[in-house]
Amino acid sequence: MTFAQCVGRPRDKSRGVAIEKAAVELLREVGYEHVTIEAVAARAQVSKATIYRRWKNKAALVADAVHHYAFCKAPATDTGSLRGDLIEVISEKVMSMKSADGQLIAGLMAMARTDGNLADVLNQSIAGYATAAHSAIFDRAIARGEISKEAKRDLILQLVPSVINFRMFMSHQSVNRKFVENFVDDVLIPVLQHSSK
Amino acid sequence: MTFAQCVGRPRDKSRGVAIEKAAVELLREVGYEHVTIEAVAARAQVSKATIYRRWKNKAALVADAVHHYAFCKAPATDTGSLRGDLIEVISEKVMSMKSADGQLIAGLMAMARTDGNLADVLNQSIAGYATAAHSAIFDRAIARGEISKEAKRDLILQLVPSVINFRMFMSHQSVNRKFVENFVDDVLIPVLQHSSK
Amino acid sequence: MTFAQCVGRPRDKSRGVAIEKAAVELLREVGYEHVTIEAVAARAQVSKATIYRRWKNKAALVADAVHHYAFCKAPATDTGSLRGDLIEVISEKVMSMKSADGQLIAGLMAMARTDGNLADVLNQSIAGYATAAHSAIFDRAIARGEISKEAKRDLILQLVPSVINFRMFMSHQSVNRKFVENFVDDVLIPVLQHSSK
Amino acid sequence: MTFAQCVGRPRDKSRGVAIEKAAVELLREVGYEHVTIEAVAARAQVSKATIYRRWKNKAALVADAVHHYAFCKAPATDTGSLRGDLIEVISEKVMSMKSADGQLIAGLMAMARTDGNLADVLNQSIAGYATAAHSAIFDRAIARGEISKEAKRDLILQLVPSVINFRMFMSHQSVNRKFVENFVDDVLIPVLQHSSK
DNA sequence: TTTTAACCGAGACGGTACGTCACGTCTTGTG
DNA sequence: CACAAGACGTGACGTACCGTCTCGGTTAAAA
Repeated sequence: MTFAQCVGRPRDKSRGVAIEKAAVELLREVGYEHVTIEAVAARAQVSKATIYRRWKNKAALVADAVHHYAFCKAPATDTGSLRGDLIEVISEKVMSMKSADGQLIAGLMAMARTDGNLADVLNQSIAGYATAAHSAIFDRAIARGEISKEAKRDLILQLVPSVINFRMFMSHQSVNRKFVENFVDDVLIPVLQHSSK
Repeated sequence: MTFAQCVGRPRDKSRGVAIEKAAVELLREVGYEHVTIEAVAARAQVSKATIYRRWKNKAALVADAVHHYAFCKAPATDTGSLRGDLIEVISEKVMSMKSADGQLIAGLMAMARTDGNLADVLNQSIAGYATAAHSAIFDRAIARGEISKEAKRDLILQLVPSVINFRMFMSHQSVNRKFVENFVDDVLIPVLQHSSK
Repeated sequence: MTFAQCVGRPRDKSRGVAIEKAAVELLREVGYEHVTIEAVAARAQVSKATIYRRWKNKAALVADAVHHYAFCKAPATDTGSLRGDLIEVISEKVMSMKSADGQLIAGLMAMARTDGNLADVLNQSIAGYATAAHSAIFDRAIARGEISKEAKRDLILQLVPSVINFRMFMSHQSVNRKFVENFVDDVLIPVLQHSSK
Repeated sequence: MTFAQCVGRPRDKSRGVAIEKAAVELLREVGYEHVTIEAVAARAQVSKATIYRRWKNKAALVADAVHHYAFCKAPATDTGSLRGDLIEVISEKVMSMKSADGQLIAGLMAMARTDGNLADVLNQSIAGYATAAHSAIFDRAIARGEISKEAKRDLILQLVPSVINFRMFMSHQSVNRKFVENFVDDVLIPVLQHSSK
């Protein structure tokens, strides 16, 4: 990631921030493939040398930039049932991926395959978000007696992004309300109930 | 895909084959991003013009090249149980993805995000393979009475590549025997049984 | 110099000419050190790649450009005496070096030290010019009986540029009419007469 | 040359020496064009700022560095004749220029064209050396009666470096014993004798 | 048999972006 | 203040591919 540095003039923190900001903006606007170091430099009002002094190449820059880009979302509201809550939170996530950030996210996904670092960063980010978003849902479901404490929550945290991601970016099939409902009814609920026994 | 052509000297079929062969080889060796048309031309002993006469760009070429690259595998042998068969067929697939073709596949995955055409081709290829590979397994399971005819087979055909793909290429977590067994026990079997009622 | 080329699309001669023309113009305007390949490309309306396809680097380009840049000057008029003719032709040359081309020539001189190729080219150019310019003068001097046929002409052809060059560009002493006259009287004439015996 | 400085901590003299030493070494090793301030700083174990505090730029530094680099050579031994002495002293000079210092000297020559200051320094240095080297020779020649007191010594002091320099660095012709002998016989001796009358 | 239109190789061409280098200036902390 | 270290904006470098465009020569179907 960012290179080491000990003595001498310290790096201007603001440059790094400006660079990453510019990188994320461009990522959103034109997609990873069309992000240019020169464009990043121009937008951040920074010289190319300053970028290359800190990052080995474009991939490394974007990886870091994304790391500081938070995928924060508010947790879903209570719909009264596990089924409803799951449908709600998944639909919401799908919506956000279809939104303006779609291009950004698709670009990052593409990159993640090549760049292990970015993949890790991205994964942690996604996992963190998912855990937070689903945590309250499962707690409520346990309180309601829909599932037991033994239910394998983390299994769901893996299934959801896997399927959404594959369907959206790989098989390019539509991810509509109907699909989400079927996915919850036919996969998530059975899996949770099975591990609740 | 390949462009039209009317009168005059017909195209030399062998060129197209050589080009696609070279493209696939390079894809395997250096990954999609580092495949260059110039390298393909050089390896196929063909001029760049000949390539551009047939394909619009790199993506189109690779998409076609991959189309002719078969992901054929022999169906799994009978282990005596649905669980065993599933574990067997999934493990086998994981193995092949970890092998020399891993780089190739990763490249294609990356590409699929950008190139809708390739995504379709790839998806059909995967789906076709999966259907063929799992078909016999499900038939045997029904014969044994492990699942009913109503069991949602296609659900499994979506879950398997989704999870394998995400875990291998996105979250970069290991996909070992233990994981496959848990996946079958905690997800696939429950889903199949749930839809068998 | 220019690289070889056999089959394939032939190089567009006009490009080479335009490039060399632009190079010489810039050489004149800003001096060798400030000539930029990018500027040459822009002025010649040519891509950088086209320049680098033909020349290894800036030095090689300028060397060639200069080669095709003729230092042609009309021979001096007859003043009636060897002394007068020599003073005339040398003064004229000095004038031209002090003129707008001074920057160009100084730049080339500087370059010649580093670039053997350019030095040769430059030297031939200078020698050729000098030979042509002095030839008629010596013939007339022989006709007048001022020197014999045995007089070592080529000695003079070496002395003149050596001294002019050194004085102008190395010791930065003024090269005025008085100096030229003294040089002719105290060096050139004695040398010619000595070898005329 | 070196910038002014009034109050505060006095400059560390040793730095300046180390810098000039490093500059001269590099000049010798890689030639003027490839000397970089950064390399000088590194070799002198000094920061770039320290160099720029003392010199305006590379040219100024090298000019100063060279100033402190003495071109001292012992005067030639007595061969018994003006001709022999001249050949001897010129040959010796040529030898030294062909030696390891050739690169250094060529670099300086190149620089002199651009940098008037250096040219002056260099010229004085050369002139001083030449005067010293030739002084004894002329005195002996006068004592022998080969030339008169009126002989224009300074003319020779100009001719020698002019011709040597031009031939070595401009026309890249060999400067061997034969050439030196011819130069002395056909130019220097005639010029001296002519002015001795 | 002769056209004739497209094929084919080689590679030039105008571009765009790359990652590197050195410049000369500026900004730290330490003595 | 001097000094070492090194970040910074600038600007040119030479390289790599892109996708397009000539060339000269070939090849098979249509005239």
